[in-house]
Amino acid sequence: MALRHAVLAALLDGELSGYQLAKAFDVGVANFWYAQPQQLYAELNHLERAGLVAGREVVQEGRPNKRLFQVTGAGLAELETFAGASDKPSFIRDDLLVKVQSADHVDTATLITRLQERAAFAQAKIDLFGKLLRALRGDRDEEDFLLHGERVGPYLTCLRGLAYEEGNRDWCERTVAVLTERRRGQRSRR
Amino acid sequence: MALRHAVLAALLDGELSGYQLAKAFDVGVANFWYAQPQQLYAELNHLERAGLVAGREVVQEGRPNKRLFQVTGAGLAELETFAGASDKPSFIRDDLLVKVQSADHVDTATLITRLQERAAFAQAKIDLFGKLLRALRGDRDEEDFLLHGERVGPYLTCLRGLAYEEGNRDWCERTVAVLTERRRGQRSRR
DNA sequence: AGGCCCATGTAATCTGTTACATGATTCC
DNA sequence: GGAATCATGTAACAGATTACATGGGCCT
Repeated sequence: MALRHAVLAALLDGELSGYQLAKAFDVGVANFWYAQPQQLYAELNHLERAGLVAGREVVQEGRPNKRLFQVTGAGLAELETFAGASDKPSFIRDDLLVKVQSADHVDTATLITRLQERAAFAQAKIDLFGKLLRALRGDRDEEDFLLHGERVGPYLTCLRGLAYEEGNRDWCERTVAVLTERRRGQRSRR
Repeated sequence: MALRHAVLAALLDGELSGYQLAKAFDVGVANFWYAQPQQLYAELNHLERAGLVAGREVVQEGRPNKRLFQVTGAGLAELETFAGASDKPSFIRDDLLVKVQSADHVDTATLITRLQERAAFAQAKIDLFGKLLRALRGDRDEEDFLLHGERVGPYLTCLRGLAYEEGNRDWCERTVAVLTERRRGQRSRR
């Protein structure tokens, strides 16, 4: 039931349409939650019926009309309650780690390819998050922004996303190095 | 459909019962996947029917009988195929990050409590993973074990789990420091 | 006496994914 | 002419969580 709260948290920065939310969940917001457009459209209608967000139709020319949503007072109260509840620990569920777990029983050449793909993906996100952080803090430096900026929530979650992807990249590179070295060892021993 | 592969990967280290698997998925294995006992019992039966694992009943005295499962040749082949497929990127879905995202609209005192709880949880896992890694590598040092040990898959995934929890702990502590400092600033300005 | 460990499941429900559907506008 | 963007959904299916069920042994 945390998707509803993720949507509310994402709408704190201003009105968004379902479409815009979906875009946000693909970049910045993906730091703390991930969801597909279909889920978001459904959840927005759900939240509206529950009175936690309010939608208003915006008529557009030359493109489809859209509905912009903002968090209501009840929505804010709901977030407050949510923040008070103890949270379930977040667990890793990652295809790539399953593959590395079986590294000793599976062809390592293909594994190395997967790891390099993931490292490249992680690096792309690192670059993106770096840009996002710079945009959020403007011309201040990080320390100053964290202590005196008005909206630090998104900055703090983006920092976690950045560290997470740096961890991914470093681990992938280390693992590639280990598996490559082991292959060399095996070849020379034959 | 990756739970099946996670179970296969977990069984590579030897025969396990559903109950033992569930324990493993709560500690070490939780580095690469997480699942509840109910899911595991169901998946084991499923895998057995598909011929990817073979179970044998072990009669016990003084406690219920159990069924031990091991990976079959077909199971190994399935893992090999899985390793070859490209994997979907793993996304973060974390209650705590949702809460921090709304930090500017929510009571930060309770948030700080949540962050401290999470930091303590992360530290406990760090300690556990440290022990696990030492047990896996025996009296060798890490570099030596990674290059010449026989089974490095579990070691490598445990390293990722360790780094992940260190990242959690460090970020939680940093975030607590920032939020605490901001509260001090707000008080003195009133 | 109460609670935890071993050991395995079923059933109902909730969440999330995949496939399908529509249709105008803008960019290459 | 074809692809991408804007904009919103429905329907079917797969995966995960929660609640419930059973029962002996061991520890305090």
